[in-house]
Amino acid sequence: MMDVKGSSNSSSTTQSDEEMTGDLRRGPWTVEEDFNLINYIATHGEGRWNSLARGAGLKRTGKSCRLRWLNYLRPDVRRGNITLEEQLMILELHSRWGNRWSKIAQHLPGRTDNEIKNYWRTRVQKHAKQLKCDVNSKQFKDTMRYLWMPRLVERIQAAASATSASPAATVSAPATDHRSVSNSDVGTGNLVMAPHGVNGNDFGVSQFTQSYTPENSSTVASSDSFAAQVSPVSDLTADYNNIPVNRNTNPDYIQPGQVSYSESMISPPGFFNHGLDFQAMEHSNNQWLMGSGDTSDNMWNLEDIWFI
DNA sequence: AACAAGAGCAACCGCGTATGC
DNA sequence: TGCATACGCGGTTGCTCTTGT
Repeated sequence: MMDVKGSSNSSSTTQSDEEMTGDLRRGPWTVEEDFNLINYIATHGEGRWNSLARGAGLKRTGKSCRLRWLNYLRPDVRRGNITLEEQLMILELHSRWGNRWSKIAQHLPGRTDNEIKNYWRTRVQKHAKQLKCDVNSKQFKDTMRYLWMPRLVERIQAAASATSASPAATVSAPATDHRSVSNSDVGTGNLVMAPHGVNGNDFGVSQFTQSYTPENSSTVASSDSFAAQVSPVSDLTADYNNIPVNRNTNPDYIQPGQVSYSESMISPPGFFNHGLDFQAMEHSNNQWLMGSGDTSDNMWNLEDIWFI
């Protein structure tokens, strides 16, 4: 990258990628820059980022423009807190694919790989740190699988139950969240997340059924069961939202949220004797167990501790 | 009220891959 | 086929905001 800061020494990323000599801007984008980029893309479309940057009169690299557009300016980018459903999805998909952020992001409409990556690094890794174990360790993965994810499911279901009283209410959704609970599914045991329906970049309906067990989670060795659990997309709901249903034929494709979780989470025999450092959990100022102020992190209560 | 530490997030960097000539 | 260019991904950095002292 031939930017202000330094040179490009990448063999493949040659100077053409970055070589826009002169006074390239770096750092935070200004409102004016954003405006120019949005206007230019609205007129000319995306792609050819270097020429786009020049055409828009931006003193930025094409790379920078692309990143700004994809991560911030795109109209379908969702801002705000990661919802419970999204947390669950991230945990599940990460256990399946690891740090394949963009792949994970494909299943969280409106979320960017950068956002998911940041979420993982700040929230999930924080918990691992509090547990004094590596985020990639079996110990922590099991903790996620047997404690965190079921807890998320419980909370999602609780939210769904709460909304059954007022079906129009959203589920754990920030103000900008377009998700809503379909009336027809409330009270059926399924929590159905309606499509986001943003710019046609939609993934259809996602469902949380009440049949999750750690054993059929993708974190288990034969994790292909995860993909096999994908339920068909509801055309009815698609019609309801008047948006085309994504008919992705990619074998890796998973409808967002289509992970089945059980409300009856029973730990495998001896699991809790495998060295989970619950003392450390309690010791870390109860942040891990009791949450740290952020309700999205508040997974545990005293009953859980005693249960454990 | 002032300062320090930590958390969260936007942006940058380097590299691998895809595409076009 | 080889090279140049463009794109996209994952890792990292550094700025800003929040919280604690």
